[in-house]
Amino acid sequence: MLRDKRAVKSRRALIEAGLAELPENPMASLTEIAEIAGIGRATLYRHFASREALIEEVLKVSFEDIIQVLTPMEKEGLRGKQAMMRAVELMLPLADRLRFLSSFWLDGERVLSKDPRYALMEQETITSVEQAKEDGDIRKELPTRWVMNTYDVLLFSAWDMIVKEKADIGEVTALLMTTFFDGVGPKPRETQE
Amino acid sequence: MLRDKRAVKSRRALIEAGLAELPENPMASLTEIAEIAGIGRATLYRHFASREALIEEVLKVSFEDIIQVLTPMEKEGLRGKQAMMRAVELMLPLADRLRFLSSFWLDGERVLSKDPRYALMEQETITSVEQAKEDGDIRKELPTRWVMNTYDVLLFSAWDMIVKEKADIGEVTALLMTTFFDGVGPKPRETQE
DNA sequence: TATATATGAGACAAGTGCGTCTCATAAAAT
DNA sequence: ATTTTATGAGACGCACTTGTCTCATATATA
Repeated sequence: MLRDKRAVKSRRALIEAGLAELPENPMASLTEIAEIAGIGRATLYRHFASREALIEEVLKVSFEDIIQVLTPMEKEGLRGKQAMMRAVELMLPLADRLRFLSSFWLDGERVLSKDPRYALMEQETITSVEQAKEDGDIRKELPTRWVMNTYDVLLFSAWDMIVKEKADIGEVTALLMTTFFDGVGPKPRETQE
Repeated sequence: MLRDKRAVKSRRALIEAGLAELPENPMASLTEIAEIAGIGRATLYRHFASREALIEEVLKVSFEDIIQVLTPMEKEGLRGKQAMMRAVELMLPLADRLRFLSSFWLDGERVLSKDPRYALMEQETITSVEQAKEDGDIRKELPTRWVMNTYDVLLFSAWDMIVKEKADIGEVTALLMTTFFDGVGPKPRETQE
C-alpha cells in the first residue's frame, strides 16, 4: 500500500488535514477531516484505524520533521546560546508542526510530557540552557524549568506572529532572540551571534 | 432561581467544572462536566440551555473576574511598566481563568479576538505598552503586537509554573518581570519597582 | 409549620460520530 | 494489455451525546 502513488498521496493529505484542523477545532469529526483532505471517509479508515491512530501519526510526523531539521546541527558543534539560536532558526519554518504539538500543552492526558520523543527534545534544550548558564549567557539564578518554558512559549508566540500577522520569519527570529536574551527593556546587549 | 441557595451553588459548581475540565479536555461531554460538578445532568440543562451557553457563561465569568481584579488599579494611577507589573501581580492568582481564556488561543472560530471584552483588555495592554515605550522602559523598535504577544505568553508560562511545579506566585511574578524586561541574559537591570 | 422550588434519577427520541463492510470504478503496477 | 489495488460512495449497526420531559424527594423560603 505504501508503494502505490495514490496511497502515499492520500496518506499525506490526511495527515496535513489533521495537522491544520485539529489544533483549531479539537472536536472535528473524522468526516470533517476527510472532507478537508478531499478524501473519502472510508479511505481514511483504510489508513488509520481510529481517531487516536490518526492523531498519533500526526504527532509522529511532527516530531520526525522537527528532529530531522535539527539533527544536521550536531555537525555544527554549537553549544549554549548559539545552539538555541540556531535551533529557533531551523524550527520556525515548521511552525505548523510546532503548533500541533503545542495544542497538547493543556491536554489533561499529558500526551506531550508522556512522550519519549518530547522528552528527548526537552533534554537537548536543557543541555543548551545549562551550557548557556555556564557560558554566562543565561543567569544562573533563573530556574532551568522557567527558562525552558519561556523558550517554548516564545517559540509559540513567534509562530503566532508568522501566521496571523504574516510576519517575516527572519525578522521574527531576530525579535525572539533579543526578547529572550535581552528582554523588551532598553539598551539591548549584542544579540546577533 | 437565582435567589435560592441551592441554585447559586449548583450554578457555581457547574461553571467551576467547566473552567477546570474544558481546557484539559475540549471534547468533554456535558454528562462528564455534570459529574465533575457533582450535579445531575438535568440540572445542568436547567441552568444552561446548551453546551454553547455553558461555555459562553464560563467565558463571561472569566472575563468579569479578571476585569474585577484589575479595575481597582485605576485608582492607583499607574502607567507603563508599573501598570503592567501590577496587572501581572493581580492576575496571576486567577490563573485558572487565564488558562480557560488561553485555551481559545488556537480556536478556529476566533472566539477571543471577536470578543469585545477581550478587545477591551487588549486595548488597556496596548496603552500600557505604548506608555512604557514613551517612558523608555520598552524599546520603541519592538512592534507593539510582538511585545503584547510576549506579555500574554509569559503570563501563560507563569500560570504553567504555578500549576505544574506548584511554584510560589510571588516568586513567579518576579521571574516573569525580570524575564520580560531584562531577558534571561546576564546583568539584570533593576526590575523591582 | 406550610408552601414553593431546585434537585436527582431516569425515560425518551432525534441526531451524530464511529467503525466495518460491499461494490463498482479508476488508477496504478507488471 | 492485463492484473492488481487504492479509492469513493454508500449502507449498516452500535454507542454516545443532546435536549426535553416527568415524578418523587429534599431543601429553602415564607
